[in-house]
Amino acid sequence: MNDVIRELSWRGLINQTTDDVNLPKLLLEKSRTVYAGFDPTADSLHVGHLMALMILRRFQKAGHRPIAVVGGATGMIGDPSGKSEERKLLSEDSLRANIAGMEPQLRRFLDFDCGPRSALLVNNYDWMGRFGYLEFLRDVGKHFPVNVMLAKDSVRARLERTDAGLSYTEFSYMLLQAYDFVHLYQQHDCELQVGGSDQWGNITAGIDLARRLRGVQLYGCTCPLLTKSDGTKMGKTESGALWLSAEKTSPYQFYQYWINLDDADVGRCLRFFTDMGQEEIESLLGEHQRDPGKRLAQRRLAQELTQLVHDQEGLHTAERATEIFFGAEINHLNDAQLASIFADVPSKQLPREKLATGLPIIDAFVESTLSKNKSDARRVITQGGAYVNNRRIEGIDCTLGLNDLASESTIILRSGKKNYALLRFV
RNA sequence: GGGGAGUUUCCCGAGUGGCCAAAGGGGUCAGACUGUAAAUCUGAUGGCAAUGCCUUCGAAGGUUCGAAUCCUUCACUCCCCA
Repeated sequence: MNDVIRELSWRGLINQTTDDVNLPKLLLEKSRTVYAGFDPTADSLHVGHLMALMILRRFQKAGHRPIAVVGGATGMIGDPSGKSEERKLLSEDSLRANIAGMEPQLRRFLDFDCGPRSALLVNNYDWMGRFGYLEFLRDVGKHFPVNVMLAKDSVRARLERTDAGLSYTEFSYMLLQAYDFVHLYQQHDCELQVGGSDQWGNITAGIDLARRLRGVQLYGCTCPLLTKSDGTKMGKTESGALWLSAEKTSPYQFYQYWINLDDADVGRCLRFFTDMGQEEIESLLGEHQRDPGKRLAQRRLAQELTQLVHDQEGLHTAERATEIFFGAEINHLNDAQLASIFADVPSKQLPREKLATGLPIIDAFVESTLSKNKSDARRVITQGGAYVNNRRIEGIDCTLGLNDLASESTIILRSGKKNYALLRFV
């Protein structure tokens, strides 16, 4: 049994535990069961879920059994913790679709087939869905003193606001999550719940309920919230969240997010999100310090995480794309390779004759929508910001022909440093 | 209801008869620098068959060789007095 608490703590993954003395002992004694909840608010997990996922993963590696709970029931209610206003309710259909999207992603982080420590994936709708209202009030609600509930941070914060209310529905949320813990204890002997620091109130509610209902002592452990050194939320891009699904955030974009991470955040992220050991991380950071321009730490972080989330193949695609986006001329590629590398890039189909008869470079830029009109295209080209297959264009009179194709049917246009577009000739 | 101020290009804002496709700033785009950051510097920024032509200064008419600029009407915005 590895000392998982010690590992989590040097990695900075522990914000607080409900019992700093007994919890580590318990976890060293024998294999225990631990759970974390995931709200199905979208059809994919995002970077915000990574912390909890990695914690479960480390528990499993240390010899414990992780349970991932998707909140099919709780998701219907909406957790008020950390939310400044009442949440919109999700329909049952979209919840189902969301859960279906999250499942395969969870499987990437946890091992579901390794004997007694195999991870479990459960949906709390399976036990909450059938619960009758009266039954719930009598069996569960009875054990919640309202004054205690009112004292919870998540509730108080909302009540103090004058511009946002808190509905009875959301107020009841913590009862559901508390009951989850009790249920998992009964069914799976689960004794520990982990979550973000904003989950403290919900976790302790579950522990209290278990004591009252079953007379047992359960445990909780929270991790810090994931923020960047500049105070902004980690995993937020201009275009929204950084998703774990390749459809919502391409492996390239995912990889690039980590490559571009601030020096100040990279050490923490290496500890949080990679399986690298303490010494290895220290020496990598030392090396990074000597030549920060090389971005050694960011590069390693991006590699580790992209591989974990998108597999070896996704990492390859991302790295190849990076090479091309920041590198040399493009040629000798085939359509399939280009399609995966330039998955995020707008493309346009044109008849092949256009190219065969010679396509003026200005028209090509307008067609690709890189330039909104011919004057714009002319401007970019004369200023030296226009590239075909990453080769700079000299002169506005240039004409594209069949031998400018980078692959069977595609020409890659670029305006400036990072605006790409594809023209496909079919 | 009476009086006053205003409406300019992506945004703010200058422009009171020709030198106005319209100052300046912001934004945006491009270039240089750089660590794929920030900052900085430089250039560009209505359209086109481009040393020219066409369209644009709230809308429509008018005066004039010539109008963002002067006149008339209309629309909208703001301020003051009732």
